[in-house]
Amino acid sequence: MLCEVYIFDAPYHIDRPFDYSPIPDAVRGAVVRVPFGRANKLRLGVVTAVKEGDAGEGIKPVHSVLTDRPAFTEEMLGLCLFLKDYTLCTFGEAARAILPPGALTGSFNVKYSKSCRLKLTGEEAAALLLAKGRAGIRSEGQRRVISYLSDITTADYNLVRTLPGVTSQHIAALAEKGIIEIDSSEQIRNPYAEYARERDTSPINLTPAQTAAYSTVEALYLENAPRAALLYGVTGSGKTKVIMKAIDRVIEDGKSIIMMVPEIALTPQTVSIFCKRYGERVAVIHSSLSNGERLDAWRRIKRGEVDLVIGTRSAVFAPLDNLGMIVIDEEHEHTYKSESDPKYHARDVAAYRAGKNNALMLLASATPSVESFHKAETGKYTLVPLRERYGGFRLPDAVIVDMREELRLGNITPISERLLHSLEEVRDNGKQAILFLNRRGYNSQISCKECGEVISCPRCSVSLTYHTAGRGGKLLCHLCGHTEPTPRTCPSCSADRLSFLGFGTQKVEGALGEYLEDMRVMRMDADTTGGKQAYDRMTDEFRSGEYDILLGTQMVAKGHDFPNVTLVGVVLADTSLYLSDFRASEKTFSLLTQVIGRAGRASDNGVAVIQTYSPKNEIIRLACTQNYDEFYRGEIELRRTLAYPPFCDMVQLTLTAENERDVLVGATELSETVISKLKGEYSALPVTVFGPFEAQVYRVNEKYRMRMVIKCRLNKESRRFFHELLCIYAQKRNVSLAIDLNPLTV
DNA sequence: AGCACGCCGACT
DNA sequence: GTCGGCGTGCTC
Repeated sequence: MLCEVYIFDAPYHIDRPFDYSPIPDAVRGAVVRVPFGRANKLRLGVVTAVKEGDAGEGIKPVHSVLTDRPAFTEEMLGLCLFLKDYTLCTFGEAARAILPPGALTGSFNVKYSKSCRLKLTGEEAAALLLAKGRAGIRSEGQRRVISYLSDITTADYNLVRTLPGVTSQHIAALAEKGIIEIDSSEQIRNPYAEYARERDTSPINLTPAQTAAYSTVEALYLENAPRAALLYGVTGSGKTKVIMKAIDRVIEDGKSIIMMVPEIALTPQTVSIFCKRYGERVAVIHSSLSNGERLDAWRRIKRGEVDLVIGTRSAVFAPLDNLGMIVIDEEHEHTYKSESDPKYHARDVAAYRAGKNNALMLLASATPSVESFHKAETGKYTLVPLRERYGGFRLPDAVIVDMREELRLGNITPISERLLHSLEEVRDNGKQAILFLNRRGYNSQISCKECGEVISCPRCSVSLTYHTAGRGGKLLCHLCGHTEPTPRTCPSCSADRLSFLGFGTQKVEGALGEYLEDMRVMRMDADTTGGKQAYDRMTDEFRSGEYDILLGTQMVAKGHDFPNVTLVGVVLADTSLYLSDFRASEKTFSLLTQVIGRAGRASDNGVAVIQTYSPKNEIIRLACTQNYDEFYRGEIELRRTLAYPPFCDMVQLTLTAENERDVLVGATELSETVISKLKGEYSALPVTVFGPFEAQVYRVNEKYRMRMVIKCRLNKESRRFFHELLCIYAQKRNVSLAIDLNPLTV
């Protein structure tokens, strides 16, 4: 018999199963150590098959089976191989994506989340004094543990163990003497447990339209076969209620659910509603969990203590048994595509898992991605439309303001007369306003009027943004975070003629303070929200009326109910309109639609003021009336004519090097390789090749990047072509090649 | 990726 | 005469 073993840290070109002679327990899915390479260095891997065969020449035996960590289940193995195949990553990269961090390489035993506790009984207090008073009785390491714990009483085992000069022996010795107690019961940290105490299981009352949508979803679910539905629910149609009803139904059936949201921090209300409804059988997974918390959540799921997993992209891998449904809320959001290897789209992984589990994949959005809507149109997904707004919800009246005209009239501020007037109305009526501008900082560019020099980042090829933080302000790179003081004169020609161009949220904040000094403005962007707590606090403060205007970037557009908001202002609608990306229109439309929808609430007449330099732009006009159907019609025809997704696949090749000459030479070589392969072995592949050209941002973090883009149809054959390219480049020294299949920005 | 083997310059 | 430069090639 022979074991096939995948090594976890294998480079791309050798990532294949290797044969080893088995030892007991080396079964399919077992995590093993195997000798590898000339030096027989022990490496971690997983057994993917046990097969007939003799241990011939050169076959080494498996060294050991790691029994302290869970073996890979059939579904996990399948997912790894699926990811490897479909994103062209290594087995190890796939395994790392589907497991919680540290699970493969870190310690994966119970000690991981053990907690150390110091008991403060009289006896031990005396022992403590002894420890402090008489050196030599205990080792230095033990004294460190005691002094650390004496302040805080209890601490995580791993935290204590990683103190300088402290080993697990020190901790064990103290425990043996009874000075500390090691609480060996696993501490399950569930940061959302508080919600479980305020249970809200009130029945869900659906309108007739919602009932109809729900019935379609339920019927699909009951087919108990791989199914996909697109719940296309316009703003205010109550699609969350339909989703909840569906979740109730699946749970009632004894099955489990994954519900994905774009970003937990931006949807605290959604999360709290679900936690209150389903109590302790919910696990929440998101990016700001600590590794320990993540592992705890993963274990709870694995032990079958969870029916509903709510989380961001990686939640699609949650190890639920008996999966009945996977929901992807706001399915058009770009956060569902991973930017690092494996570069998977959660939608595709969800479709794979739904297929394996005979489950329903339910996509939901008010502005579906063109790809998904096209699949619904052509019958691959079942379209579940929810077009009726309920509860008196009405769309705001939208006004488009021509900013060119404002300039002509001499208004050089970022706030038009019309918007100023609307803000004053809001103030006089005691209401609230949201202002949206997709650009942070104060000025986006500083250039010299004398020599034309634009101040740019020393590490990246983008201009620095002026921020007002600190005295005199500073210049910040939005790509790598580099900062430098603001120069008084041009660093190139020393002329005293620097001009500050383009405005961001900080500048608008300043302008508001000048013209509407009696209105309280809360600015919310990446610079003012340091983490989830700050974000929650700020939205709470705004909702409770402590501020009149919420001014911010994308994050003010998402998932919040602010009942007192009657005005939404888009300070500049053009920022994403003229990107070279073929998805620019789609992005602009969905963002504007979302923002404008924020002013559409029940009782009051909402107003949306859209400022733009392109008042005739079709996309902006359609967003004002929330006319997705017409937007889609136009966009899909454009994509068809120009042969863009969903009518083809796009593949982006990125060549990176520290040395500029290497990247340029490398790009020429890459192009030659691509072309010769396409003329030779792969001449039957229909493709269009673009490039090589410099990446949009040529230099990032002191590395140079060249790109090629290939339009093709992804299938077995074309994947094999890209696989071969990666194998060639995995062996090169000065350059590295990354391949992104269907990237979200091209 | 590692880690070997393998052929050419400045050191005891 | 050797120590060591990193170029190429392999990993069950």
